[in-house]
Amino acid sequence: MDAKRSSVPAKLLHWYDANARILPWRARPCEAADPYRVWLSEVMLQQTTVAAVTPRFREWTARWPTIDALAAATDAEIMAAWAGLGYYARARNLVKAARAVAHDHGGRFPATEAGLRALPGLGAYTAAAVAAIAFGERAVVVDANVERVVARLFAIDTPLPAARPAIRAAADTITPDVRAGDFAQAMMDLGATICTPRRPRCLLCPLREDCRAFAAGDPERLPVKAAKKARPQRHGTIFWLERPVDIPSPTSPGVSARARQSSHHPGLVPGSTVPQTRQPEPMRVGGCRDEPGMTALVSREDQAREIWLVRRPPRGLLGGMRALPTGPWVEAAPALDDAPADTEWRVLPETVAHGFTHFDLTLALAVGRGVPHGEGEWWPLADLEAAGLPTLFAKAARAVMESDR
DNA sequence: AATACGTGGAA
DNA sequence: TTTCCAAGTAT
Repeated sequence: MDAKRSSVPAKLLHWYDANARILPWRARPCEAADPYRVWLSEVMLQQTTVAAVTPRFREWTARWPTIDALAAATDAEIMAAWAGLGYYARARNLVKAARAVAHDHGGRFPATEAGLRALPGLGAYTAAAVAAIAFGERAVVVDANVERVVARLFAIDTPLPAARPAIRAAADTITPDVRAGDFAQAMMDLGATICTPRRPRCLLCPLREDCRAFAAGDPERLPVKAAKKARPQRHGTIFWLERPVDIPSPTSPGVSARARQSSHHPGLVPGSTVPQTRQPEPMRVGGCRDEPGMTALVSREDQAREIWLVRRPPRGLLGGMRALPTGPWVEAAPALDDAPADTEWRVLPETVAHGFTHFDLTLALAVGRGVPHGEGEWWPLADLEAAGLPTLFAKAARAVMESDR
């Protein structure tokens, strides 16, 4: 190891001492880190930006300040509190890990990388990060920031993900025995603020002289990534089922499509393939119009309204989350398959588009009143915010309420 | 090894 | 508008 390279951690830690970001989950200098907060922040930050996590972390720790408090919460509370953050397996694993720590480890997190790695939701990165940041263990912490910094520093131009072993080995060579947590966070701060994916600020970089990609003149080229696949388009139907209570209802008859399970319909593209009567006049209700938020769309007349919510299956897409009922999400045009009630469905002219990681979804909105079959719960429309719907369904709810006025 | 798994902000 | 990407994990 030449002298230049061995000085990388010292230079980086020196830079970090002057430039560390102030973040709510970070301990102050010379203050012990709280493993619960470190773990929670690391899980929230998986594939999620600091900007998105910051307010959610504050709310979460105000509500559940300790691992024991979190372990005592119900699944429904925790899943709802995670709503909007995405990658809901994180919340499902969070519950399991919290209860494992509370019940099997006496309320203390395992203090080693290997012990942490055994908890649900802690993979190679998170276990190393918590071990280093919360417990000071020397661990090789490699996230996307570190991958980028190291790929540039060592000019590793093998495409990801094949480059991972080489990157990890290189990261190992610069990881110090002391201040392991600071070093990990310094690498991530450097990646987030200086060694950025595009237009890296090399002139501000404390490692500029050590960086082979900078020397070669094109740091932005690294790391090389494999090409991405196109995302297929899928279609589906969201069912907005209201309880048949005594409130003024639209007089128009709506679309005479009767839903049956496993039946086949020609498709529901509004205004085209479904035999429709004239588009029904939207029901008009009061309420202020200057606020786009969901709550503002709920008028006094809406106070009595309730909609039917279900819970998604415990695994898979949006697994375990409260949701609006939907039919299957398929390549074909939407239909009324799997409707939650046998009633007349009025298909709105609006659709909801939503992009997932691996496919794009366009959803038709079917509105009806009736008696549901299957599991679910009636939820007061005025309190829909508290249901903790994933963004897709929050969008759909907003679209229905805006269409209805 | 490759794929499933969310979302919102920046360029 | 579209594309890229963010403190990844599980299978």
